[in-house]
Amino acid sequence: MLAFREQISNILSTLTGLDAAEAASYLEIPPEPGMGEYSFPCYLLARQLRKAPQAIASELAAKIEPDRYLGKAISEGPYLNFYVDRLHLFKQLIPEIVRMGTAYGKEEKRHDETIVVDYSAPNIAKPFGVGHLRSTVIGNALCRLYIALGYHVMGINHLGDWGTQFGKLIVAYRRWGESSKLEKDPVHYLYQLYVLFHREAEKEPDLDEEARQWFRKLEMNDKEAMEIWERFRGLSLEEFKRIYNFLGIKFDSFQGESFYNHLLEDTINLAVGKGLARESDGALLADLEPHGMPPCLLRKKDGAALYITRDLAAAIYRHEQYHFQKLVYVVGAEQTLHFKQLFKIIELLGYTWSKHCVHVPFGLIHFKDGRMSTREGNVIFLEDVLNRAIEMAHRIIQEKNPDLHDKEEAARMVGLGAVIFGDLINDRIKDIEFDWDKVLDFSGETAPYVQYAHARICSILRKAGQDGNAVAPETDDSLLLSETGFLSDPEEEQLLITMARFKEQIRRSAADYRPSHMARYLVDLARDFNKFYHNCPVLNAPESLRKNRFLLIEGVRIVIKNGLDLLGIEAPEEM
RNA sequence: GCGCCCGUAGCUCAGGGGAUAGAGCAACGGACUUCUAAUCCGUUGGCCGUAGGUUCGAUUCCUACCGGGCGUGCCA
Repeated sequence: MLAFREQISNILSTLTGLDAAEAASYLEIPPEPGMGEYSFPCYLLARQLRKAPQAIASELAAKIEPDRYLGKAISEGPYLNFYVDRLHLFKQLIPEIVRMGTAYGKEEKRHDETIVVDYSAPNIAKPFGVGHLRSTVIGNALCRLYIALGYHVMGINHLGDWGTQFGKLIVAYRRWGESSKLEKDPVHYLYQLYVLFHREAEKEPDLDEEARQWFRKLEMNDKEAMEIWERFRGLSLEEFKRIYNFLGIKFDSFQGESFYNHLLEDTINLAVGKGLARESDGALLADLEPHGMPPCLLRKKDGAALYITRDLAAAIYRHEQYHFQKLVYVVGAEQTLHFKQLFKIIELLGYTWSKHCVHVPFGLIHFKDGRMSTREGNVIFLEDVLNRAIEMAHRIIQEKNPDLHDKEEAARMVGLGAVIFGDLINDRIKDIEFDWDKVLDFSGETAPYVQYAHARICSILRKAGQDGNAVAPETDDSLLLSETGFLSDPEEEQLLITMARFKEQIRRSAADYRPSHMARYLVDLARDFNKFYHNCPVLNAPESLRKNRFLLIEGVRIVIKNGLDLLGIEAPEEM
């Protein structure tokens, strides 16, 4: 379909004198299925040609010769609508999909350009709450999309493994901690200590000062402080890795905030050397007011570096290491100003690659009655959400498909898929209200809906393989030659057209940093399949139709599977 | 106060400056002796926050206002 789009652009270019790329940018997808696959609005040329758009449309239509790929181009009012030749599309697309299989959608040639994606970044020693899900799944999806587009990707987990919270934890642990409890369930236990600390600090304000001192000791490489910190970090990281593993997410690097400690001094000196920083009240600050932003602190008056200093050091380090084409930060929208400041400072330091840095923001997850707060102990653990979703999936399978041999495996894929998909389907910038009923609802625009379509296709293909009269598509190359009775129903046509838009959706999702496009697309494709399923029998179809329908749904199966894979979701063959 | 983001059906949300603004959920009615009913079909449901502006054309872009969220020098 991308080739079709290109062909149309070229035709329009020769006919109108527009640049092909410009013509392509004007192409749109008509609102209704029966109106062609691409549309060119002729208003654009009306002024220049001093003619009514309707007239332009019909004149252009008359000049266009249909060919193998382009079925027809006809004017409909002020629009020039292009219809792809169904048979040609089918013959060209389906073999490609079936041949490529799981690789379909991936760019065949890879390029050397690297994209660094900074995502997830949970705070060590704090629980992995649902709030951390967003960065994790959006970042993971972006990584997968970039890989599909042929980029070399570095997924970095910029762990929150340094900062004043460790001072607090050390104080809490030294006062109230028990080693055995820590070993048993480190993340939950550290979380309890963290909440306890804040509760006690309300009554005893000296605790905060004590925490600051312990953090200072940590910064001075104090032996005891370092030992406790390393223990907390190691134990927590182990837990986090277990969760990532469960989610099927792999990082290329776990270099967190602490990794940049040795670079902070140089980074600050660099800023000072460039005249970017000045002293103020004992602290060091970068004055960004000339650039329309509030100033930002690079160093506290006690000498400790701040978040932005660390991010600055990290960005420079990453550029030296990876020579990235793009550096993407998948971080909450509340940090928009931080990244605007960071990128401006990078630019002011003279690094032209500052324009390759992108902040991909997303909205907050909150409760009906307020925001989640680790300090107040007001969080929902991601693992609890995942487990409950999986339990729910298991219960439904038990009820609907009691004979399924591996219910656990299917329930795992469906439950995880539902949670991930639920986060990805809407525009990331919007806040999400956490609602158990919604998380556990597996009908409508959800992963189970898409997965169900996939399982149904697998079921048909499985039965086809068992039945001597039916032929599974991958076993017979001559099938394509069957052209009689080809795509007799509108549901088949629609399914083919939607399937053909897959690659376009990959590009759009990556270009907009919005995996939601892909998620929506998969719902559309699953919906088209379900309509087809209800109207067009496959196994019991007339001989002339059956083979093409096998091929059609095999294509859909692969596209759904690969599409879900781009979102980090698995597709069970039975559910 | 200032800055950024959001505002579309009862609820949750799609909507690539263009054709009659669409889904899901909920409600109601229908379809399982037929490839898995986690499905499908139908009905009900809209001053696209308000007022201006740009444009041949604005839910979409701009401005102001209203409402909500977030941020705004020693957390991250």
